Formats: sequence, structure tokens, C-alpha cells
Amino acid sequence: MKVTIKRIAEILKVNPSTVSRALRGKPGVSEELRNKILRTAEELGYYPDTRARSLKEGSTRTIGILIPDMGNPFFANAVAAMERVLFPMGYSFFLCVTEEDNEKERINLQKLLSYNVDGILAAPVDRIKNIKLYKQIQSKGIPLVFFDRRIVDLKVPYAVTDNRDGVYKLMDYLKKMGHESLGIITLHRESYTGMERLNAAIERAKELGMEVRENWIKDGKSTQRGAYEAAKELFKERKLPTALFVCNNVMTLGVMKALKELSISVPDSISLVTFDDSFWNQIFDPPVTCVAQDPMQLGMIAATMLLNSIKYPDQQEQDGVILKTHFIERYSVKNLLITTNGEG
Amino acid sequence: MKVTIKRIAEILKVNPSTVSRALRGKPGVSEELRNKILRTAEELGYYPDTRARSLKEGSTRTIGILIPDMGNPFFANAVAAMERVLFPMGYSFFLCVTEEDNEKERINLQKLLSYNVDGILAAPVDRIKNIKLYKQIQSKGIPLVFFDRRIVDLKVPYAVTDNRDGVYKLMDYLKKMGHESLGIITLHRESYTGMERLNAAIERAKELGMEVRENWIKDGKSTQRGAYEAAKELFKERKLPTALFVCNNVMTLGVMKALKELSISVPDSISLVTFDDSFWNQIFDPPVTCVAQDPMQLGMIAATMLLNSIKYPDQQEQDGVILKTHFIERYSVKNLLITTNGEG
DNA sequence: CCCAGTTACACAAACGTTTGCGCAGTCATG
DNA sequence: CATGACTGCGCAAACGTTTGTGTAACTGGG
Repeated sequence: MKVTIKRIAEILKVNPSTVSRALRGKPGVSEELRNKILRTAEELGYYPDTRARSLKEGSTRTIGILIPDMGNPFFANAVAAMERVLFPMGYSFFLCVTEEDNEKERINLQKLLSYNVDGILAAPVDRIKNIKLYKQIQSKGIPLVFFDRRIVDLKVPYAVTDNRDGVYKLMDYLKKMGHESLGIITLHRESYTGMERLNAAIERAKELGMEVRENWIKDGKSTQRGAYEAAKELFKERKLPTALFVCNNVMTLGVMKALKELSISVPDSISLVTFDDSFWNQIFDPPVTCVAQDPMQLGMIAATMLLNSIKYPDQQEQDGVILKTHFIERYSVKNLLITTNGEG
Repeated sequence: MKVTIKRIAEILKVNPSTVSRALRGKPGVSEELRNKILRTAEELGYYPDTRARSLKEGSTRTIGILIPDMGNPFFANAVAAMERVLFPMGYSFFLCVTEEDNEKERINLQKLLSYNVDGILAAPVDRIKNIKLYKQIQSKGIPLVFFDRRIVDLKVPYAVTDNRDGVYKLMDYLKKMGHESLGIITLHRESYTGMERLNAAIERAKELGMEVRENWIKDGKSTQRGAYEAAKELFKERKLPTALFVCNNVMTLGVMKALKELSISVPDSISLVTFDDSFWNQIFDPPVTCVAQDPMQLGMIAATMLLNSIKYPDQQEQDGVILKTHFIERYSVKNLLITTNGEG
């Protein structure tokens, strides 16, 4: 038998409204009765039913967080940061994991709509499939902030990394080190991030006169396993590029594993640069040169933007925040200019 | 203006009950009217209000997941596994992060009670502070499963790793390699895991005749940063042990960082073994010898146990699952027997 | 043509809260 | 002692659902 306000009211032979007022500390109930009510509530182990309360009051004080992958420390840390911002404000969290699957994303978004969350933080799967659902969320006036990825067609506030700029830094560096050919292990291509990084890499590389063959571009599917297989595929090619660009952190693990199995040494046989800097990049042998983005910062900013959207629902200005990456030079890229000189 | 069943009923000039039956596919409404209702629901963007529904029906189809740290891949992966088991069953998730803080744990547990979750998966902070709350959860008949950590005083189903056995494997190995002295970087000591591993290590080491000085045991507080500082402290000591046992995965990162900064080489200057095997253990230089537990498996099992508790609420039998660790020998422990022979 | 059975809908109560309003009783003021 | 203000509580409606029951209208069989 559940302990409710009604139940307490019955026991104490008072009206439920009085119990409610007593528990919420509202005026209109004598000190004596209030104490008696508080005591029995404590004794019986009463907890207010948020469903009923929020039904009456409107707000649920919950936030939906939608990410593609729990196992990726990038997202795990972003979520951690969001929690740190939002928890002190009294919010709880619905965690939704899409696994890059449109169908799972759809179901989760519909659930969030049904749960009447106060806001949504989402890293959407792709730019097409569930756009209608996101539009619906928007048109219902539910505060929504994209992070890491966005849907460009939608006028929704976002916090993302400047992928293009980050990739340019890497490409320019490779060129500077004398590399003239490039392979790429891509994210799954439907995603915003996937597109951005791939296109930027190809464009910049070509601008710099580097060769990027079609069959040097392999789909890593955003996962460790996918990247592992992609790398294995790549190294079956007769002619190989001198440098390899891996589009995110977890895929780097897969590529590394493949390299180890094939006994291909970095940077002697091939040079390596990556997007993202997880701890393992520093402790690889050799440490991997990369552009870093800070998932905690991203999460914090996204959460703060959401809070703002919740507070000022009509504000349309805050279009988006674009974070710059931080270039970190380590030892995974060979300087071909020096080497060839030495050999010549 | 929110679109509700009532609203649809008004527009179509029918009774809300009819709309409800139509939407839920229940009998008693003509094909023609049903279609009309479905169409307008679709047009208006209707989503059922789960608060109201669950208020009526009882079950919320939500699960509370409580973990200490989002940034720890161990827990992130455990959560990922739980999601994979529970999502197909139609459950949603309240994510609660305690950061090893009793107060945060209390608030979160109270929220879960207020949210009327159908079940709770928890890795509790410690064995004392919120025991009353856990008891309350239990006595209210809310299915509860502990994972990774448990509160021994409570008769609650659990899925944990055999910490003692794991630690024994490591100690026995160290002894076999000729080590006679041991340092320990501990978890925060109030936790179940913290206690288990520390006690087991001290006991076994002493049994084997190894020296474990008080000031070789440093509190790493379960975090990377804490372990970093603890390691720095440890290496201030005049006399050092030949081997160091780090009690979990993220702390290993902190210790490694400290070792690097202090230019202490592994395993030449000191040998290293750890509990847990995250990816970085394999790619450290040298790769780290450890006992591994599989967080995915742990999460899966815990989630399955919870499902069982939900399905058969009265079943008291399923006391707990204890998973064995897997010993992985790598290159972070020096064989003192061979070396001393060589030198002598 | 009557009755039983079926169909298609309306009505109302309930889930657990919150809150505006009403209404006695108390107290002070004039 | 009448008036007004205040205090302390009960009453009832509402949030959005679901579901048991009631009830017309229609069907077909005898």
C-alpha cells in the first residue's frame, strides 16, 4: 500500500489539502498540526509523487540527454559535465543512447516528448531521418540544444567544435612535415561531424596539393571495431599514403590495434594524426599528434545554454557556440623533409 | 497549448474515453471514427502523457541507475550494457551520479523514490551513510540490485566482482616474481570495493611474508587526480617497496602520470600491478599486468537480475552473483629472482 | 413484433497532487 | 456588541490518462 498525502490525511483525520500545505511549508496550518503531519510523514516514509505534482504544476524538472555512444569517453565526459551543471539546479536526467541508430533515436525522442522533459540536450544521429521529430520538439517550445553535432537546417542553439578549423590544423601540419599523400578513417558519413571532418580533410589536402585516393578513404563507422576493420582494409592496398588521419578518439584505438597486429610502425612506416585527444593518445607509443577538443567544456556550455533557453523561452538570439580545437604536437608524424635530406 | 486527449475529443466532438480507446487500439470504436482520431492525433502532434498514464496504471517503465563516476569507463560501460538489456524491454533511465558523495547519493535516491521508478541499479557510495534509505527502498518493494559494490548488511541481490580472489592472484604473482615489499594506492576507503581490495591485499601480502608499511599505503580517493597526488606522496618516502598495487583503472592513469613526471621507470625502478583492465593498460609502455573484470558483463548481469526481480517480486532466492577476475600478465612486473641471480 | 445480443459511444471515477475559495471560529477595534 | 481582519481548516476542481459501467441504436431470430 503506497503512502500518499491522502493516506496521511486519513490517519490524522484532516483534509489532504492541509497535509499538502504542511509538507510544502505553506501558510495556513498551525504549528502543532504541521509538526504532527511532518512526523507521521517521516514515520510512514512518505515521498511526494512527482508525476502527480508535475501534472499539476507543469514542469517535471527533468532533462533528456541523448548521445550516440556511452562507451565513448568523449560523450561520457560531456554527460558528466552536464550533470555537474544541471544537478545543482534540481534537474534529473533521462539518459538516451542511440548507438547511431535512427530508429533508436526516434523512439527515445518520442519518449522524451511523452515524459514532458523540461529540455533536451542532443547529439543527433544524422541530419535527415528524424528532422521532423526535432522540428516538432522545437515547435512545441521544448528547449533544445545540440552539442557536438547539429542539424544545420534547423534553427536550434548548438555547441559544437570547429571541425573544419581543427582538420585544417592537422592538414597544414602534415604538409609542413613534407607529406604529400593522405589516407582517412572516417566516421559514419551521415553524421554532422562525419561530414564536416571528411569534407574539410579532402578539401584542405587537395588545396595543399596532397593526394587523396578514393580507396585510401575507409569507413570506420565511428567505432573502435569499425576502424580496426577499416584500417585492415586500407593496408591491403598496394600503394599507401604516407600519412593517415583518424577522425575520432575511439577509432584511433582500433587503428592502433590493427597497426600492431600488422607490425606497421608509427611514424616510420606511416604517420598518424587524429581528431580528439583522449588519455590514451598521450600514452601510446609513440604519443599521437592530434587536435583536442574538451568534452567537459562542451558539455558545460551546452548545459548552460539549455538553462538559458529554459529561463528565457522566447530568446531567439543565442544561435550557437563554436569551440576551437587545440593542436597538440607529439611524435606520431615523421618529418619527411629531414629524413629525405638525410638519405639523399 | 498542449495537445491532449481531451483536446482531440473536443475537436472531434467525442468523449475522451473514446479517443483513448482509439489511440490504444482497444475495441469499442468504429473503424471510421478511429481513423479520424488517429489522423488528427498525428496532425496535432499528440504524444501520450506518461505521467498521467503511469499515475493511472502504476508502472512508470523507468529504471534508476546510480553510479559514482561518469568519467570512469568502467561505469560508463556498465551503464551501456544495462541500457542494451533494458531498452528493448521498453524501459527508460534516470541517470544518477554520486561522485562518491553521500549527500548527492541521498538526494538522488529520494528523487528515484519520488519518480516511482520500477527498479534501481545502484553502485552505492559506502556501506553506512544511506543504508536507511536503501532499507526504505527495499521495504517499499522497489526492485533493487547492487552492482560492483554492495552493502553487506542488506539482503539485496547483487552482481559484484570477486575482489578478494582478484587481489590474491596479483599478490601471489608478485611473490612468485620475488617481490617482498608492497605499496598500495587505495580507493576511497568507505566503499565496499575499497575495503575489499585493501584488506585482501594487506592480508595476502602478509600471509606471503611481504612487507607492507603503513606509509606505503596512500589514499588515491578513487580518482585519477587523487592517485596522482597519492603517488607523488608515496615517492617522497626514503625507502620504497619493490612493487606497487593500484586499486583501479583510472587511478592507474594518475599513477602513470606521476611516474612519468618523476622519471621513475616501470618495471626497472618499481613494478606495477592493477585491478581492472581498461584499454590504456594494454598500450602503456610497458603494458600493465592486472586482473581484469568485464564491466559490460557485470552490467548485463545486474540488469538481467533486476528484470527478474521486477518480474517475480516475491522471489527472495537470487542472492548474488560473484564474478571471477581474469589475470593478465604483461610487462610491468620485474622478475627479481632472475635479475638478482644475474647480478650476483 | 418482441427480446436478446451486439455495437458504438458517453459518463464518471480514479491515480496523487496543488490551490483558489468558502467558512467557521478567534481576536481586536470602535 | 457589531464590524472587520485574520487564522486554521475543509471542499472541490484540476492536471491527462484509463477503464468499468450505462445506454442508446441497431441487428437478427423466433
